[in-house]
Amino acid sequence: MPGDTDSPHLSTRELILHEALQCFADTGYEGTSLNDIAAAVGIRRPSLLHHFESKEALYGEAFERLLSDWMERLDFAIASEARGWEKFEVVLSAGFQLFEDNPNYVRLMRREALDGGGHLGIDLSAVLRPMFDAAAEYLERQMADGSFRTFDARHLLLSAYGSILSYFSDAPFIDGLIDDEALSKDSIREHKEHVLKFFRAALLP
Amino acid sequence: MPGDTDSPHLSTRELILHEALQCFADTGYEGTSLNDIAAAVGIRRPSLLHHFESKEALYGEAFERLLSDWMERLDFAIASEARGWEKFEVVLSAGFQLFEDNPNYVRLMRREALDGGGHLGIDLSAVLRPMFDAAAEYLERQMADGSFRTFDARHLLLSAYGSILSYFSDAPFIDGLIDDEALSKDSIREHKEHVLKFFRAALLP
DNA sequence: GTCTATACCGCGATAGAC
DNA sequence: GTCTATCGCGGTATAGAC
Repeated sequence: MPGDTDSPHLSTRELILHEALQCFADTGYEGTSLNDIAAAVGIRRPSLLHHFESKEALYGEAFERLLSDWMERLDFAIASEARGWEKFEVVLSAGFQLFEDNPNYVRLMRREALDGGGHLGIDLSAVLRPMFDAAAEYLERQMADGSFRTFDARHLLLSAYGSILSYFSDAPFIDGLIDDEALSKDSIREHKEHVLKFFRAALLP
Repeated sequence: MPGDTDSPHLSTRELILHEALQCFADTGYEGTSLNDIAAAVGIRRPSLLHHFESKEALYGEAFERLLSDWMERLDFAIASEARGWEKFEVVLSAGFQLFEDNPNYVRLMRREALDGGGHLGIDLSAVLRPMFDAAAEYLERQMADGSFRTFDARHLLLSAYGSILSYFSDAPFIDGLIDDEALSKDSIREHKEHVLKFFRAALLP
């Protein structure tokens, strides 16, 4: 009798993945014990290991899910028919929406970047590099034809990456700096509008 | 016979603090064992615990040192006699210099922000808030008198915080995105010049 | 101040009953 | 598929010799 007190008919495996993402994002790989995850699901540690071979395997699968969600949504935004500044806006907005919907993704990603990819079998940079290159080339085209002011496209992307991800990943810290909850709908909208306005002012001649 | 194979005459206590900063930055609080730190110093774990009451106490002291270094250097930059854009440049440059000199600081700070201050007795946001407020008010004055374009000063500061810190904290990940080592002198200079140029383009009318 | 030895706990993982 | 019981390891911390 699986304890389905939760949303209608998610498999135990699915529940485990969901809680694992939460725990790993909250306290990191080393800071999370299989007991924590099992308790959140409502089962015991050995039952959890019936569904996943090891802690590392569970972490890997949770991260894979994050990555595929991520790339799917960014691919969709990148395929948008918008052009010039509007396209930039569409992609940034998609990023904000993705992170607003899944703040845990951001924190997990950040921890992985900090740890240097040690827990993962895959090379995160290598997976994301094609999108990074495509974005840089897009920016460089806009700069070359005079639609955007000229900057170092790759460092510009790294700045945008930092501005957006930090806001979500460091939310508990930022809560104490502004007089509002960083992850409230209003605060997120404010930060998004600021970033868009700021990039627009810098990029558009 | 204290094993002073290292720089001339640092006390064992000092050596421990130094290595602790390195380890905590590399692998986080949970990911670091007292054995790791003791081994790096060249002593055994019980000897380490002779100098510090507990792991938490050691972490707290390492972090306190980070904070005081940090605030001392930023205070100095903030006291600069430069005005307007030049002052902004001086403060940002001081930040870059501080992080270039101590990349471990950034990673420790990031981890602490991610973990929500759990391991620390102090409230990090509360400590930094006065400087944050002062910076925001400075920006607002520049905007009010027309020296800077108008933006949300607090979100602007959060963006700058993210752009700069992320570059250092996620260096291993960024290494894989650009064709250079992120923490090389040249790459850091490039990123700094980009950030300054970008902020200048957005802020100056 | 540093060491060896040890107490004690929580971890990931496995075996086997139900 | 879930459980109890258990193993082996590594963690923090302490006691006591040198």
